[in-house]
Amino acid sequence: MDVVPQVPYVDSVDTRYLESLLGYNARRAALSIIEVFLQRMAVYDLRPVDFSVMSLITHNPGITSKQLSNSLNILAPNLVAMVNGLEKKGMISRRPHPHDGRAMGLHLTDSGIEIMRRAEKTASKLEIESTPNLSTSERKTLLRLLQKVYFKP
Amino acid sequence: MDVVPQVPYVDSVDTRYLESLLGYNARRAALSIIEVFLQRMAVYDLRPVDFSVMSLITHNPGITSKQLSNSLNILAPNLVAMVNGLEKKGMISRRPHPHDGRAMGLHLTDSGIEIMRRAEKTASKLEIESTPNLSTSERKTLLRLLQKVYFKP
DNA sequence: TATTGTTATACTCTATAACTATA
DNA sequence: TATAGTTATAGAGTATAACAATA
Repeated sequence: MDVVPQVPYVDSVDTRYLESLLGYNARRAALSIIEVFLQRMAVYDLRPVDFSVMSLITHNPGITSKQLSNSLNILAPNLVAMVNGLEKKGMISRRPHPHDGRAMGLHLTDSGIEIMRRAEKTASKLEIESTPNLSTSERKTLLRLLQKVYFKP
Repeated sequence: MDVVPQVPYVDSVDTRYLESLLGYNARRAALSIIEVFLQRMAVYDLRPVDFSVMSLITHNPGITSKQLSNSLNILAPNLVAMVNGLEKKGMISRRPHPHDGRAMGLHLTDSGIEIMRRAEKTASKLEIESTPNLSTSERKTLLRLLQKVYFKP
């Protein structure tokens, strides 16, 4: 007969239940990719959130803080210091919005354009480096399924 | 000929580039699932991290803080308040580790067992509720691919 | 009256250094 | 000498309320 010890202890941790949960795995996977992102983007002095903001300005010249706030799920007050920082580093400039006197349009400077040209190249290479265990087809499937999770109808 | 405005502005934001990046999508998907998790687990007064800790204690009676720290990637100092809180709420108890005088083994109380029985049932139902756009087979594929991303060899 | 951008502020999360007691 | 648990503390990240200027 098996003997149950009076006070049990653990030799090797059983994580199988947590590993059956999507939320747990999604968070672990996201952190794992972001870890590589942080390392590779450090040369540009860009955190993931800075890269997201800069990338949206790159592909949407004249975008406003309000539009960034909506697109990236970042609260407006938390964007202020971020945008100020990017402006102070000479990567973006603010110009009055042509049709709305309350808003400011955000634009890349020449320096910002050059940095983002290289940073987006790094980000694309990073796709493979951060998921070396995935095949090209698995990577494509994963992207599609992740979008199905958070895209709201 | 097309006319480029002197100061461009944005009507609808183009997010296609960001949506081509795994890290961006993984983070958005994780946050989307965790949002549902927060709502459903509020009745048990458990945050995601509390649930993870409680679940590991459930399936590993006598687990130590050090083992929790390693398994969940939580730094030891940040576990102290967490474990104290769970003990104060009467969900877990600490007992001396049978083979290591420095360590304390963590165990569920009767109340903790009952709460986790219900909480894990809620967590399992939540799999489907938080990803209504996925089929059963897609959910299974997503889980497998997420694990392939963060499982280190 | 509603919205954009802003200030001030608070709360949570994460990280580091240093101590104690045991191994 | 190294490790488990702890304290204190600092820095990010995220959240709310309230205001000025403009719509």
